[in-house]
Amino acid sequence: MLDAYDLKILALWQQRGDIGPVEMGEAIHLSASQCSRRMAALKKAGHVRGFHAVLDPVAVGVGLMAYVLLTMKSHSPEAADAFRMRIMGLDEVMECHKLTGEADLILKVATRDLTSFNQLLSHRILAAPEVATARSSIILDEVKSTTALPIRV
Amino acid sequence: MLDAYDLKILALWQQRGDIGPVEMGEAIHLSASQCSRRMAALKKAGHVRGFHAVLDPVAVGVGLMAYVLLTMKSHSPEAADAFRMRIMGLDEVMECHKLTGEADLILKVATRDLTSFNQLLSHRILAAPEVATARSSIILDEVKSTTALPIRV
DNA sequence: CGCCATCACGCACAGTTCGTGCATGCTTGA
DNA sequence: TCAAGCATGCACGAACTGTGCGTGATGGCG
Repeated sequence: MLDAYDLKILALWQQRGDIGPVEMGEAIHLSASQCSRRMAALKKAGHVRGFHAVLDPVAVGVGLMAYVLLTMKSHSPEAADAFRMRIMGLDEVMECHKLTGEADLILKVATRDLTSFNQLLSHRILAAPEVATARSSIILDEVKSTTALPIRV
Repeated sequence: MLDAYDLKILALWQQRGDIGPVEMGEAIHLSASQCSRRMAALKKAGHVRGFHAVLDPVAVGVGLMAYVLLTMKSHSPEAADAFRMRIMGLDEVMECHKLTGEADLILKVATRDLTSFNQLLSHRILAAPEVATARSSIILDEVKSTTALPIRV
């Protein structure tokens, strides 16, 4: 069971994934050695999936991001697995979630430009035998973007 | 201009935001001191927006995530700014993007359960004077989820 | 009520990492 | 051909990290 210190560590780690036990200790008023133990335990318990650098898209040549809503031809587990494998092999697809409602899946994709977005959509996504329809929306502006889950501490 | 070493660092940092110069040097075949310099330079240049721990939602009491598509009553900059401020103050809203197409905005939200999702939707989002309509889809399954942008190295 | 066991804590310390000064080699331009 | 600039690795000092150990608090049991 996570106590108040654990939640504080996790909350701060979501914002600052790069701090170590010394700085964490200063922030939550615990010694560095105790923070080191708790941080290791939280990792070991699987409460942290991973630590990631979040980049400026422009820096790595990403000029367009979009959402793509898909409906699928079949809802069989085999078709789902086949599509999942396909998606896992496409670096341009950052996220893929199965949804309730009209669309079956929602993808979040990142490409260099409209040309490569069109190529991804036409030759990889719509070309997949599992896909019935695709409806895409280009991201015009990022109002908010965080990986931080709400934590009550 | 980013060279091959820089791109390798960024690519690995997206996967492993927690490694230091020693480990990075082993991975990309450069000395730890040179990696330290390059990593610091990449941060200073703003190519890295931040480092974040990505948590297991269950660990912090998040049991439901959903997308919410919004249409807005007005498209004035004032209304946009007002809504942006509102969204910034809601920890449950992880992402908010302005889109082309039928919907004006797409939100990605995280809540404890359906009850608190309903409360967020009814009392915070739909209650905002800027919002015309909202259409939500619960996430049933996460097929893929990464913050890593595609990088050609 | 007292005792014992367990757990969380901070201190001390050894090992490792990190960041920087310096020397060297390579490349480019004049 | 020479000089300047840049990238590199080595050496080293400072800081960090992780672990052993002792201590105190808490809870349960007799």
